[in-house]
Amino acid sequence: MPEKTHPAPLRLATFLPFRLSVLSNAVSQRIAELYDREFGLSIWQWRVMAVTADTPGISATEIGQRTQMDKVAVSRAVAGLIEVGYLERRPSTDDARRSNLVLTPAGIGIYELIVPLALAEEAQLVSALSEKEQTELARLMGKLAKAASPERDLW
Amino acid sequence: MPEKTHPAPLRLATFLPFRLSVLSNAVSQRIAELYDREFGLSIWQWRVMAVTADTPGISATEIGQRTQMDKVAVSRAVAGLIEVGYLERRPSTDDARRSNLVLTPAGIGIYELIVPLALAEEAQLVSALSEKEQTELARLMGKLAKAASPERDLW
DNA sequence: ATAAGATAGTTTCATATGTAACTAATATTG
DNA sequence: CAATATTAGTTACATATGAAACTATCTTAT
Repeated sequence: MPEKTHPAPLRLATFLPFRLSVLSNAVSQRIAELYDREFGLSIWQWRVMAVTADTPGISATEIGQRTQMDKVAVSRAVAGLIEVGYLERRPSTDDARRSNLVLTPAGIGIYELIVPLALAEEAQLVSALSEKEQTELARLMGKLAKAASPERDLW
Repeated sequence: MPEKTHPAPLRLATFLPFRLSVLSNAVSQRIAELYDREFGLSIWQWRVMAVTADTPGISATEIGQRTQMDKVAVSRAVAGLIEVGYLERRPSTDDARRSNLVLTPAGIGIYELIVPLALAEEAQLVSALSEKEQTELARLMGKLAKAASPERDLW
């Protein structure tokens, strides 16, 4: 009598895309709540501030590349940040379509307030891992990123 | 003359929450497209099918716990799956509030079609890593998950 | 046995998000 | 130096999502 055929098993709990998604959401939610509660910022706005602090005068398109946000999301985040006075749009002299974006003094102030909190949050998270494990995790994630999206550099 | 003070640096590209988010999105998007394109299913619907296949007769609440979906998302995914005939709702005899959910034969058929594709997708992704690295990654992610969300078990 | 509270699940409503269409400006081609 | 194609960024529209309110049922405590 032939055995009943077993379909390939797939346990969600061991399926990498699922695990990644759940882990990422858990982490994101923690810090999103921090940004929002303390500063009224969305994750997207925070990302825009971070790259603008890093590269003053950056364009919306470049922000999109660095943050993996699409241009509509960038446009909205930028508009919101200008609205609350953390970001300033300066017309570009050599290309009238783009603007050079810079943090205002208020924006810099908030940014410098957030950075240590964000780093502390990250530190607490990774404190569960040894130095060596942290390095290894970063390396493995890099490999995965390349495998998942070979076309464009994720980081 | 005092040095100019340097604010703590925060490069998005090395900030774990950001990296996790980008990686997870890249991975999810690949498979979401597969489910949708080939079978017209959302990720949420797929997750519901996966746990229902694993545990026939499961309730919506249990699905939520296993998939980390909130009850509204579960409700909608279930409704959609019933609509296309992949899922069946059976009234529970002992508790009239809940239903026992089971895949229909059509649902099982689709499920068994998807599983090997999903596993192949995962396999391709992790093929960038050695066996040892895969195990290590799973272990490190487990630690992170616990650190990020100590209250409830993520997996 | 009954009132108060808890639970399962759905619906409603307000907001977030992505796609496509659009405007304005620059670059390219003949 | 037009005509055409590209690019930067915004707006409009349609869909997705989450929080809160709601219905129905079950549990608990008196």
